[in-house]
Amino acid sequence: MDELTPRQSEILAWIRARMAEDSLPPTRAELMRAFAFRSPNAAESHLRVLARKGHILLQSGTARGIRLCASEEEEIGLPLIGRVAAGQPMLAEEFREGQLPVDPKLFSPGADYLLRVQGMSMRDAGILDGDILAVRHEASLTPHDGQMVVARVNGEVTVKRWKRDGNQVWLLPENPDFSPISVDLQRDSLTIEGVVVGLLRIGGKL
Amino acid sequence: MDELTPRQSEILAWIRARMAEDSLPPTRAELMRAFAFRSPNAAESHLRVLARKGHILLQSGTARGIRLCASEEEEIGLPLIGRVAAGQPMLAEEFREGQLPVDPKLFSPGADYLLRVQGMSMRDAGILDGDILAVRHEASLTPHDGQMVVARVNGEVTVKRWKRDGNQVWLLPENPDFSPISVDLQRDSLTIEGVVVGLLRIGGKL
DNA sequence: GCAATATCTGTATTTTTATACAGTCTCACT
DNA sequence: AGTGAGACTGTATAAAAATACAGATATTGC
Repeated sequence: MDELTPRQSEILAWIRARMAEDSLPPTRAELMRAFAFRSPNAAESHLRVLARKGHILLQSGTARGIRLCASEEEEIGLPLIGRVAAGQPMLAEEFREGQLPVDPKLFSPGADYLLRVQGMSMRDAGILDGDILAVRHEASLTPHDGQMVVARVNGEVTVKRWKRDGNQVWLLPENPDFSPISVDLQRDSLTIEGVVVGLLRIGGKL
Repeated sequence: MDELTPRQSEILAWIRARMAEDSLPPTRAELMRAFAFRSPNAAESHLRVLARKGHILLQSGTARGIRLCASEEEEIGLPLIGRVAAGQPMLAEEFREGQLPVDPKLFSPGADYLLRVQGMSMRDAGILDGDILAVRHEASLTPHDGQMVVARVNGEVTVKRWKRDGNQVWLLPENPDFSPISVDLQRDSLTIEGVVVGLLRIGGKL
């Protein structure tokens, strides 16, 4: 599975989209029209490269004989992240508890990963120990006040409600037994690992 | 969507199987080979009939331009049931809020439908107003004590924790502001509409 | 009995598609 | 400076596929 050039990725992405949309692989001519090539051979050679690099399979001599390779079709659902060690990146392979067949689009802005909740600090928001949160990771966005976030303070990952006041950020629990975490953006390191967009509870204590 | 003859069903079934297997609709010639027709026109006319009867759609002038009609493609996910009127059957069309793309097997014994929660009677079990429950409907099974059930008492649908003692059944809320419901199996009508196997919270108050 | 429909055979004829061959131009290596 | 890959243009052509036309039987419902 070799690396693709940007152009090749673009073309592969379009083929995927097309196939998802109307469940019929494109012809060379259709690819040509989509990318405004003036020659069907432009499409042909791109397909050849994608096939050589192992991203698609071409059935020779059959109309629309393009199929995505197995490894391209799979990876359905979202990764479920368990206990994350302090300072380690969130999506590192070793924290992955598994992969759940959940449609990312089920959660309205779209979810990027699932996170297993530890502890009862958000109990009064209806989030219990062992629950699974759907999290949207958006590098750019700053959370709004009142939004529930997955934050990392000095290496430690925590789920709390966000409240900001200048350089002062409060990470608020929803359980009177826990105390708010005060973060000074100038003193402490704070990373937003995502915004909570959904909750899932399966098995266990229902 | 007219009725099909046995032969037509056979052919439609084969087309479905083919498409599921290698995600590429068949050509007339392939159909011909599969059924040992000696003329491509046998395939052509069958396709015409299937199209006329509304089971497939033929895109004219395109190779392999066969697609299954929407209703032929599967009903993926589970139905989401909203406010159920007293005495009416649970899965009646008019209470359906929609269909969510949720894998029934995500919830371990398998879910049959989704139910929108109304009210806060199960708040302390982490189930809030507006949450969606995944419910397993098992006609035969009697719930175990402590299991969370969707029950119908004298026509009214409610979600509570189950506790039985002979002919006396208690439907227990998980919120001190609510009172347990006492059901006498000899006096009252009680139907189990299912056992809660999962919880989903999307959008709204997170 | 007769028309309509279902299920085919047999033969053609276009269209679509796949795909070969011959180039051009750019850019990254070495 | 030369080589090779990437990204195409332009032109052909053979194979694959759709589809029209002209029948042949058999069954079924009036």
